[in-house]
Amino acid sequence: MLAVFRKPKTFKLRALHSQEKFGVAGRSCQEVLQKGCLHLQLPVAGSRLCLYEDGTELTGDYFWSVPDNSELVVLTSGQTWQGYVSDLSRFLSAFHKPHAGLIQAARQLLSDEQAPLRQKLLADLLHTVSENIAAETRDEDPPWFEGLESRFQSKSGYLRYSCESRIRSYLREVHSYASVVGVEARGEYSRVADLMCHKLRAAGYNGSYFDRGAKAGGRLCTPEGWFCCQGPFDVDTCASKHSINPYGNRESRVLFSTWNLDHIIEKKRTVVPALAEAITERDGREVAWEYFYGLLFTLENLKLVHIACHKKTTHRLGCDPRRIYQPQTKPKRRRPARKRR
DNA sequence: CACATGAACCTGGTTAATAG
DNA sequence: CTATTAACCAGGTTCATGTG
Repeated sequence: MLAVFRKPKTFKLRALHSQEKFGVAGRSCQEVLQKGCLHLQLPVAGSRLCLYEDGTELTGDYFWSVPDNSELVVLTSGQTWQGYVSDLSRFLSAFHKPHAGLIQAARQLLSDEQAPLRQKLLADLLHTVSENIAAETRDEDPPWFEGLESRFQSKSGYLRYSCESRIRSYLREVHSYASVVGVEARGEYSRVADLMCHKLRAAGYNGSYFDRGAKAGGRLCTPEGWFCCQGPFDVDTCASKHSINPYGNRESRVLFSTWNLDHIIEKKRTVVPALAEAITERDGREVAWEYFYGLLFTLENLKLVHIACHKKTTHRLGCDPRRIYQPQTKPKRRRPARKRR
Protein backbone atom coordinates (compact mmCIF):
# COMPACT_ATOMS: atom_id res chain seq x y z
CA MET A 1 0.00 0.00 0.00
CA LEU A 2 1.25 3.44 -0.80
CA ALA A 3 2.40 5.45 2.20
CA VAL A 4 0.17 8.40 1.43
CA PHE A 5 -2.94 6.30 2.00
CA ARG A 6 -1.86 5.04 5.39
CA LYS A 7 -2.74 6.51 8.69
CA PRO A 8 0.19 8.61 9.91
CA LYS A 9 2.44 7.05 12.49
CA THR A 10 2.91 8.75 15.84
CA PHE A 11 6.16 9.18 17.72
CA LYS A 12 7.64 10.84 20.74
CA LEU A 13 10.76 12.78 19.88
CA ARG A 14 13.51 14.36 21.86
CA ALA A 15 16.92 15.82 21.24
CA LEU A 16 20.03 14.02 22.36
CA HIS A 17 20.49 14.27 26.16
CA SER A 18 17.20 16.05 26.59
CA GLN A 19 14.39 14.83 28.81
CA GLU A 20 11.75 16.90 27.03
CA LYS A 21 9.63 14.95 24.65
CA PHE A 22 7.09 16.06 22.13
CA GLY A 23 4.72 14.24 19.84
CA VAL A 24 5.12 14.06 16.07
CA ALA A 25 3.12 12.18 13.50
CA GLY A 26 4.05 11.51 9.93
CA ARG A 27 3.87 9.16 6.95
CA SER A 28 7.58 8.88 6.34
CA CYS A 29 10.90 9.09 7.95
CA GLN A 30 11.65 12.31 6.14
CA GLU A 31 8.44 13.92 7.25
CA VAL A 32 8.97 13.07 10.91
CA LEU A 33 12.57 14.21 10.75
CA GLN A 34 11.62 17.50 9.17
CA LYS A 35 8.93 18.19 11.76
CA GLY A 36 11.25 17.21 14.54
CA CYS A 37 14.09 19.40 13.34
CA LEU A 38 11.74 22.29 12.91
CA HIS A 39 10.57 21.95 16.47
CA LEU A 40 14.06 21.58 17.86
CA GLN A 41 15.55 24.22 15.59
CA LEU A 42 18.04 21.76 14.17
CA PRO A 43 19.29 21.51 10.59
CA VAL A 44 17.64 18.72 8.62
CA ALA A 45 20.77 18.08 6.59
CA GLY A 46 22.89 15.37 8.18
CA SER A 47 20.31 14.67 10.86
CA ARG A 48 18.62 11.33 11.42
CA LEU A 49 16.25 9.52 13.75
CA CYS A 50 16.89 6.50 15.91
CA LEU A 51 15.05 4.52 18.50
CA TYR A 52 15.58 5.74 22.03
CA GLU A 53 15.43 2.17 23.21
CA ASP A 54 18.42 0.66 21.50
CA GLY A 55 19.72 3.28 19.11
CA THR A 56 18.82 1.57 15.83
CA GLU A 57 18.42 4.10 13.09
CA LEU A 58 14.98 4.63 11.70
CA THR A 59 15.20 4.21 7.94
CA GLY A 60 12.62 4.18 5.19
CA ASP A 61 11.70 0.51 5.22
CA TYR A 62 11.94 0.21 8.97
CA PHE A 63 9.60 3.14 9.46
CA TRP A 64 6.32 1.25 9.31
CA SER A 65 7.34 -1.71 11.38
CA VAL A 66 8.07 0.09 14.64
CA PRO A 67 5.14 0.35 17.05
CA ASP A 68 3.11 3.53 17.37
CA ASN A 69 4.29 6.02 19.96
CA SER A 70 7.85 4.75 19.87
CA GLU A 71 10.35 7.09 21.43
CA LEU A 72 12.91 8.55 19.05
CA VAL A 73 16.03 10.61 19.41
CA VAL A 74 16.95 13.22 16.84
CA LEU A 75 20.66 13.14 16.07
CA THR A 76 22.50 15.84 14.18
CA SER A 77 25.56 14.96 12.22
CA GLY A 78 28.33 13.66 14.45
CA GLN A 79 26.04 12.73 17.32
CA THR A 80 25.55 9.10 18.29
CA TRP A 81 23.13 7.22 20.46
CA GLN A 82 23.26 3.62 21.59
CA GLY A 83 20.03 3.60 23.50
CA TYR A 84 20.03 2.77 27.20
CA VAL A 85 23.71 2.01 26.93
CA SER A 86 24.32 5.70 26.29
CA ASP A 87 22.26 6.64 29.34
CA LEU A 88 24.19 4.20 31.45
CA SER A 89 27.60 5.29 30.32
CA ARG A 90 26.68 8.93 30.90
CA PHE A 91 25.51 7.88 34.35
CA LEU A 92 28.69 5.99 35.08
CA SER A 93 30.92 8.80 33.89
CA ALA A 94 29.28 11.02 36.52
CA PHE A 95 30.80 8.73 39.13
CA HIS A 96 34.21 8.65 37.64
CA LYS A 97 35.08 11.48 39.94
CA PRO A 98 32.03 11.97 42.10
CA HIS A 99 31.82 15.41 43.65
CA ALA A 100 30.00 16.63 46.71
CA GLY A 101 27.07 18.07 44.79
CA LEU A 102 26.27 14.77 43.22
CA ILE A 103 26.40 12.97 46.55
CA GLN A 104 24.22 15.63 48.10
CA ALA A 105 21.71 15.25 45.29
CA ALA A 106 21.60 11.49 45.73
CA ARG A 107 21.01 11.89 49.47
CA GLN A 108 18.22 14.33 48.78
CA LEU A 109 16.59 11.94 46.32
CA LEU A 110 16.90 9.04 48.72
CA SER A 111 15.39 10.90 51.64
CA ASP A 112 11.98 11.09 50.02
CA GLU A 113 12.12 8.08 47.79
CA GLN A 114 9.29 5.61 48.26
CA ALA A 115 9.87 2.98 45.59
CA PRO A 116 11.99 0.18 47.06
CA LEU A 117 13.95 -0.45 43.89
CA ARG A 118 14.98 3.16 43.45
CA GLN A 119 15.64 3.34 47.17
CA LYS A 120 18.02 0.42 46.94
CA LEU A 121 19.80 1.76 43.89
CA LEU A 122 20.33 5.13 45.53
CA ALA A 123 21.44 3.60 48.82
CA ASP A 124 23.87 1.27 47.06
CA LEU A 125 25.19 4.19 45.11
CA LEU A 126 25.80 6.31 48.19
CA HIS A 127 27.33 3.33 49.87
CA THR A 128 29.72 2.86 46.99
CA VAL A 129 30.61 6.52 46.88
CA SER A 130 31.30 6.59 50.62
CA GLU A 131 34.17 4.16 50.25
CA ASN A 132 37.57 5.36 51.22
CA ILE A 133 39.60 2.67 49.59
CA ALA A 134 42.90 4.48 49.50
CA ALA A 135 43.01 5.09 53.25
CA GLU A 136 45.00 2.48 55.11
CA THR A 137 45.57 3.50 58.70
CA ARG A 138 43.29 4.13 61.63
CA ASP A 139 44.17 7.81 61.49
CA GLU A 140 43.15 8.10 57.86
CA ASP A 141 39.81 6.30 58.20
CA PRO A 142 38.62 5.95 61.80
CA PRO A 143 35.05 4.82 60.93
CA TRP A 144 36.46 1.75 59.22
CA PHE A 145 37.93 0.55 62.51
CA GLU A 146 34.81 1.11 64.56
CA GLY A 147 34.30 -1.85 66.85
CA LEU A 148 37.77 -3.31 66.33
CA GLU A 149 40.35 -3.68 69.07
CA SER A 150 42.80 -0.85 69.37
CA ARG A 151 45.71 -3.09 68.48
CA PHE A 152 44.56 -3.01 64.85
CA GLN A 153 46.05 0.08 63.32
CA SER A 154 46.00 -0.71 59.62
CA LYS A 155 43.39 -2.22 57.35
CA SER A 156 45.82 -4.66 55.80
CA GLY A 157 46.92 -5.72 59.25
CA TYR A 158 43.39 -6.46 60.33
CA LEU A 159 42.43 -8.36 57.19
CA ARG A 160 45.65 -10.30 57.34
CA TYR A 161 44.78 -11.22 60.88
CA SER A 162 41.26 -12.29 59.99
CA CYS A 163 42.59 -14.56 57.27
CA GLU A 164 45.21 -16.05 59.56
CA SER A 165 42.51 -16.65 62.08
CA ARG A 166 40.32 -18.52 59.61
CA ILE A 167 43.19 -20.72 58.56
CA ARG A 168 44.30 -21.39 62.09
CA SER A 169 40.86 -22.76 62.78
CA TYR A 170 41.41 -25.27 59.98
CA LEU A 171 44.64 -26.33 61.61
CA ARG A 172 42.89 -26.71 64.92
CA GLU A 173 40.37 -29.00 63.30
CA VAL A 174 43.17 -31.16 61.95
CA HIS A 175 44.73 -31.39 65.40
CA SER A 176 41.52 -32.24 67.14
CA TYR A 177 40.82 -35.07 64.74
CA ALA A 178 43.64 -36.99 66.44
CA SER A 179 41.16 -38.15 69.03
CA VAL A 180 39.26 -40.22 66.49
CA VAL A 181 42.36 -41.74 64.94
CA GLY A 182 43.15 -45.27 66.12
CA VAL A 183 45.56 -45.34 69.04
CA GLU A 184 48.30 -47.12 67.07
CA ALA A 185 48.40 -44.33 64.49
CA ARG A 186 47.67 -41.43 66.78
CA GLY A 187 51.29 -40.61 67.49
CA GLU A 188 52.18 -40.46 63.83
CA TYR A 189 49.07 -38.44 63.07
CA SER A 190 50.02 -35.84 65.64
CA ARG A 191 53.56 -35.76 64.33
CA VAL A 192 52.27 -34.99 60.84
CA ALA A 193 49.93 -32.36 62.22
CA ASP A 194 52.89 -30.74 63.90
CA LEU A 195 54.83 -30.72 60.65
CA MET A 196 51.94 -28.92 59.03
CA CYS A 197 51.78 -26.51 61.92
CA HIS A 198 55.42 -25.60 61.44
CA LYS A 199 55.06 -25.09 57.74
CA LEU A 200 51.92 -23.04 58.19
CA ARG A 201 53.50 -20.88 60.81
CA ALA A 202 56.45 -20.23 58.52
CA ALA A 203 53.92 -19.17 55.87
CA GLY A 204 52.32 -16.68 58.25
CA TYR A 205 49.15 -18.77 58.28
CA ASN A 206 48.67 -17.59 54.71
CA GLY A 207 47.36 -14.29 56.01
CA SER A 208 48.66 -12.69 52.83
CA TYR A 209 45.60 -13.98 50.99
CA PHE A 210 43.58 -11.05 52.36
CA ASP A 211 46.41 -8.55 52.52
CA ARG A 212 46.38 -6.06 49.67
CA GLY A 213 49.91 -5.08 50.58
CA ALA A 214 51.24 -8.58 49.96
CA LYS A 215 53.19 -9.29 46.83
CA ALA A 216 51.31 -10.33 43.71
CA GLY A 217 51.34 -14.10 44.01
CA GLY A 218 50.44 -14.10 47.67
CA ARG A 219 47.16 -12.24 47.70
CA LEU A 220 43.66 -12.88 46.47
CA CYS A 221 42.86 -9.24 45.84
CA THR A 222 44.07 -6.39 43.68
CA PRO A 223 46.55 -3.92 45.18
CA GLU A 224 43.51 -1.73 45.89
CA GLY A 225 41.81 -4.49 47.84
CA TRP A 226 39.19 -5.76 45.40
CA PHE A 227 38.21 -9.40 45.78
CA CYS A 228 36.27 -11.25 43.12
CA CYS A 229 34.14 -14.27 43.83
CA GLN A 230 35.73 -17.34 42.29
CA GLY A 231 32.40 -19.07 41.80
CA PRO A 232 31.01 -22.34 43.16
CA PHE A 233 33.50 -25.13 43.79
CA ASP A 234 32.41 -27.04 40.70
CA VAL A 235 32.33 -24.08 38.31
CA ASP A 236 35.20 -22.09 36.81
CA THR A 237 33.83 -18.59 37.23
CA CYS A 238 31.25 -16.62 39.14
CA ALA A 239 28.22 -16.09 36.93
CA SER A 240 27.05 -13.21 39.13
CA LYS A 241 30.39 -11.40 39.04
CA HIS A 242 30.34 -10.88 42.79
CA SER A 243 33.03 -8.57 44.02
CA ILE A 244 33.81 -6.65 47.17
CA ASN A 245 36.39 -4.34 48.62
CA PRO A 246 36.50 -4.81 52.39
CA TYR A 247 39.05 -2.00 52.55
CA GLY A 248 36.43 0.50 51.35
CA ASN A 249 34.27 1.12 54.38
CA ARG A 250 33.09 -0.49 57.58
CA GLU A 251 30.02 -2.02 56.00
CA SER A 252 32.08 -3.73 53.33
CA ARG A 253 34.47 -4.97 55.94
CA VAL A 254 31.62 -6.55 57.89
CA LEU A 255 30.01 -7.90 54.77
CA PHE A 256 33.27 -9.49 53.73
CA SER A 257 33.08 -11.77 56.73
CA THR A 258 30.15 -13.52 55.08
CA TRP A 259 32.40 -14.49 52.19
CA ASN A 260 33.86 -17.93 52.59
CA LEU A 261 37.03 -19.77 51.85
CA ASP A 262 35.47 -22.90 50.44
CA HIS A 263 37.46 -26.13 50.31
CA ILE A 264 36.94 -27.61 46.86
CA ILE A 265 37.73 -31.05 48.22
CA GLU A 266 35.97 -30.81 51.54
CA LYS A 267 38.11 -30.49 54.61
CA LYS A 268 35.97 -32.23 57.16
CA ARG A 269 34.21 -34.78 55.04
CA THR A 270 37.13 -35.74 52.87
CA VAL A 271 40.62 -34.34 53.38
CA VAL A 272 41.05 -34.86 57.11
CA PRO A 273 39.58 -38.38 57.13
CA ALA A 274 41.72 -39.24 54.09
CA LEU A 275 44.80 -38.01 55.91
CA ALA A 276 43.94 -40.11 58.95
CA GLU A 277 43.34 -43.13 56.78
CA ALA A 278 46.58 -42.62 54.90
CA ILE A 279 48.46 -42.61 58.17
CA THR A 280 46.62 -45.58 59.61
CA GLU A 281 47.14 -47.62 56.45
CA ARG A 282 50.62 -46.37 55.70
CA ASP A 283 52.22 -49.78 56.16
CA GLY A 284 55.77 -48.54 55.93
CA ARG A 285 55.11 -45.95 53.26
CA GLU A 286 55.66 -42.28 53.90
CA VAL A 287 52.57 -40.11 53.81
CA ALA A 288 52.88 -37.15 51.46
CA TRP A 289 51.73 -34.71 54.09
CA GLU A 290 52.57 -31.71 51.96
CA TYR A 291 49.90 -32.78 49.51
CA PHE A 292 47.37 -32.69 52.34
CA TYR A 293 48.82 -29.42 53.53
CA GLY A 294 48.08 -27.98 50.10
CA LEU A 295 44.52 -29.22 50.21
CA LEU A 296 43.85 -27.95 53.69
CA PHE A 297 45.45 -24.54 53.76
CA THR A 298 46.32 -23.22 50.32
CA LEU A 299 44.65 -21.81 47.25
CA GLU A 300 45.36 -25.12 45.56
CA ASN A 301 42.10 -26.26 47.16
CA LEU A 302 40.53 -23.05 48.46
CA LYS A 303 38.17 -20.74 46.65
CA LEU A 304 37.05 -17.39 47.95
CA VAL A 305 33.32 -17.23 47.34
CA HIS A 306 30.36 -14.98 47.96
CA ILE A 307 27.90 -16.69 50.26
CA ALA A 308 25.50 -17.24 47.36
CA CYS A 309 28.20 -19.22 45.56
CA HIS A 310 28.95 -21.32 48.59
CA LYS A 311 27.42 -24.72 47.96
CA LYS A 312 27.12 -26.60 51.19
CA THR A 313 26.07 -29.81 49.57
CA THR A 314 28.53 -32.68 49.60
CA HIS A 315 31.08 -32.01 46.92
CA ARG A 316 31.68 -35.69 46.14
CA LEU A 317 35.31 -35.16 45.38
CA GLY A 318 38.14 -37.34 46.65
CA CYS A 319 41.85 -36.87 47.16
CA ASP A 320 44.14 -38.01 44.40
CA PRO A 321 45.16 -41.57 45.39
CA ARG A 322 48.44 -41.21 43.50
CA ARG A 323 49.55 -38.32 45.66
CA ILE A 324 48.76 -39.68 49.11
CA TYR A 325 52.12 -41.35 49.63
CA GLN A 326 55.62 -40.27 48.71
CA PRO A 327 56.63 -41.94 45.47
CA GLN A 328 58.33 -45.24 46.18
CA THR A 329 62.06 -45.14 45.71
CA LYS A 330 64.48 -48.00 46.10
CA PRO A 331 63.30 -49.62 49.31
CA LYS A 332 66.77 -49.54 50.84
CA ARG A 333 67.20 -45.79 50.80
CA ARG A 334 65.90 -43.76 53.64
CA ARG A 335 65.78 -40.41 51.98
CA PRO A 336 62.71 -39.95 49.80
CA ALA A 337 63.18 -38.85 46.24
CA ARG A 338 61.80 -35.54 45.09
CA LYS A 339 58.14 -35.60 44.43
CA ARG A 340 57.28 -36.35 40.82
CA ARG A 341 54.21 -35.26 38.99
C1' DC B 1 51.43 -9.34 71.38
C1' DA B 2 50.71 -13.69 69.00
C1' DC B 3 48.28 -17.42 69.31
C1' DA B 4 44.90 -21.08 71.15
C1' DT B 5 40.48 -22.31 72.40
C1' DG B 6 35.68 -23.00 72.71
C1' DA B 7 31.21 -21.10 72.51
C1' DA B 8 27.98 -18.86 69.74
C1' DC B 9 26.20 -17.85 65.54
C1' DC B 10 24.53 -18.35 60.53
C1' DT B 11 23.05 -21.16 56.55
C1' DG B 12 21.79 -25.16 54.15
C1' DG B 13 21.53 -30.25 53.41
C1' DT B 14 20.26 -34.91 55.24
C1' DT B 15 17.61 -37.89 57.74
C1' DA B 16 14.48 -39.75 60.87
C1' DA B 17 10.18 -39.11 63.25
C1' DT B 18 5.71 -37.64 62.90
C1' DA B 19 1.33 -36.03 61.04
C1' DG B 20 -2.07 -36.23 57.59
C1' DC C 1 2.26 -43.86 51.66
C1' DT C 2 3.64 -39.12 51.26
C1' DA C 3 4.42 -34.65 53.07
C1' DT C 4 6.10 -31.91 56.93
C1' DT C 5 8.77 -31.02 60.65
C1' DA C 6 12.52 -31.27 63.69
C1' DA C 7 16.96 -32.68 64.89
C1' DC C 8 21.33 -33.04 63.56
C1' DC C 9 25.44 -32.35 60.97
C1' DA C 10 28.57 -29.91 57.82
C1' DG C 11 30.00 -25.80 55.54
C1' DG C 12 31.62 -21.69 57.44
C1' DT C 13 32.65 -17.08 60.67
C1' DT C 14 33.20 -14.13 64.83
C1' DC C 15 33.90 -13.15 69.52
C1' DA C 16 35.63 -13.25 74.23
C1' DT C 17 38.89 -14.96 76.94
C1' DG C 18 42.93 -17.38 78.40
C1' DT C 19 48.00 -18.36 78.03
C1' DG C 20 53.03 -18.13 77.16
